[in-house]
Amino acid sequence: MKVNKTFGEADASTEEKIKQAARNIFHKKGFAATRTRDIAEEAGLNLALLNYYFRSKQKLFDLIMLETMQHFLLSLTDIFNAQGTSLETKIELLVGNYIDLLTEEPDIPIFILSELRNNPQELVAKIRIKEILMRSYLMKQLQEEAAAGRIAPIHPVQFIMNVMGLTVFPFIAKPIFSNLGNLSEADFNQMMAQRKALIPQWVKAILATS
Amino acid sequence: MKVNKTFGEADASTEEKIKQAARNIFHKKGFAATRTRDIAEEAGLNLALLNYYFRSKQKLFDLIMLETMQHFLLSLTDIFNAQGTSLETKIELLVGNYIDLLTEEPDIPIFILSELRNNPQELVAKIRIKEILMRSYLMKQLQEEAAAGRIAPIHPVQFIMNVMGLTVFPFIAKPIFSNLGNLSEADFNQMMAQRKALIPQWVKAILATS
DNA sequence: TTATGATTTAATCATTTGATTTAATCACTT
DNA sequence: AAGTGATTAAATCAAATGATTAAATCATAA
Repeated sequence: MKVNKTFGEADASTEEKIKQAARNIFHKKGFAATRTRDIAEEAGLNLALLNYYFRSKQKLFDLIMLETMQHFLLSLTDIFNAQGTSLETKIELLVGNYIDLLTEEPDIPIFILSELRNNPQELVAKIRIKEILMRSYLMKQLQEEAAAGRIAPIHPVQFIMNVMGLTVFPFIAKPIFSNLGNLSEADFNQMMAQRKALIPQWVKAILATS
Repeated sequence: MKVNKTFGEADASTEEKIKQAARNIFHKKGFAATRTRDIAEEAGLNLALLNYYFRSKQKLFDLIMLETMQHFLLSLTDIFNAQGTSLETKIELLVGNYIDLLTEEPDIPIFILSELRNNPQELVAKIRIKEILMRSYLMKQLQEEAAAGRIAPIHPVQFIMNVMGLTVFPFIAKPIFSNLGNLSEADFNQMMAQRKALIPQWVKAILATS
């Protein structure tokens, strides 16, 4: 009944196998549509063991959700607060990083955002996204560039909406766009790769708008 | 056992009450997380009656989903195919219409897109979105403007990704952005109202990118 | 080998939930 | 008032599903 795993000794991979399976299925189908039996099967092990390790579906889900959100925000933190890079460079890094990440794991955004509607405030608050983003060095740069007249003044939230919308939305609506353009998986990914160069130019053009 | 409703006579509003309740809850929680008992309660009537009218949860859901997608695409069709309006005007109308619609019903995009991952192809094909969008007059205008050198050439799908991303994504990630900017419901809506004017300018700037 | 913890197997519970049934009741028309 | 269809109430089914249990088996270290 005790869950004292002996890390590094007997088996650290069972817990990890469960988590990977849970991540896969939760990401694809969401909490409500996921059955613990499916997770156990995907992990290639027993349903009893899953509950032995994680107590309940909800606890396992909470863990996966937290890790996923942190994973998704990790790249942000460093880029946003780098002091040696220009605004332009930050945008390039940001877009490039996210498109790389989402090409690998395209289900993350829709997973996070669709689960978010259940407990909107709680989860958003937990990851302290406001502190990370709004007080970042990038926000300061945005103000400075506007004050210096090098870009048009823009509300920080409007700016983030634009960058994230241009970058993330294609992955969220991937089945629609794939159908629209008769795109294979490879076609879609190639188009996203092109956006890595295009979006920074577009954002630059947006920021130049008088 | 027969479902012969006498439209316009006895009561056409019961079926409609069920559909409205179903729409509300399905939109908010998705198929898997919605219980038919909740729909019945929200509609203020009996669970038995719900099944009497719509046979099953799945059939009711399919109906709501179809109507929702049509509702969401309805505005598109006319705007995209108008022959008397410029590309610029079409973008203004498109963005304005969608922001108005989504301000009223902000749950629609995440609802459609999160359910879409279950049967991606089937549903997308059913609404014939490819025909509506890709063969529209707007697409033709996009080509012509590019050929005439008045805008930079752009892949039609990239263009739609941009317009939709800028317009729809803020509603999908509404809880995050609201938290980011300490936005009340009214604040958020006001910011979206501002985007009605801003996005067309931004898209114009994007299309001017060399 | 033996002891110990990890894992499996199989059975079982309890609850939820979609769906159905039957009899009663209501609203409205004739 | 009688009749008709719509609606309710309450009970119930059956299946799915999260969770637990107990005994057997496996793997590994001492």
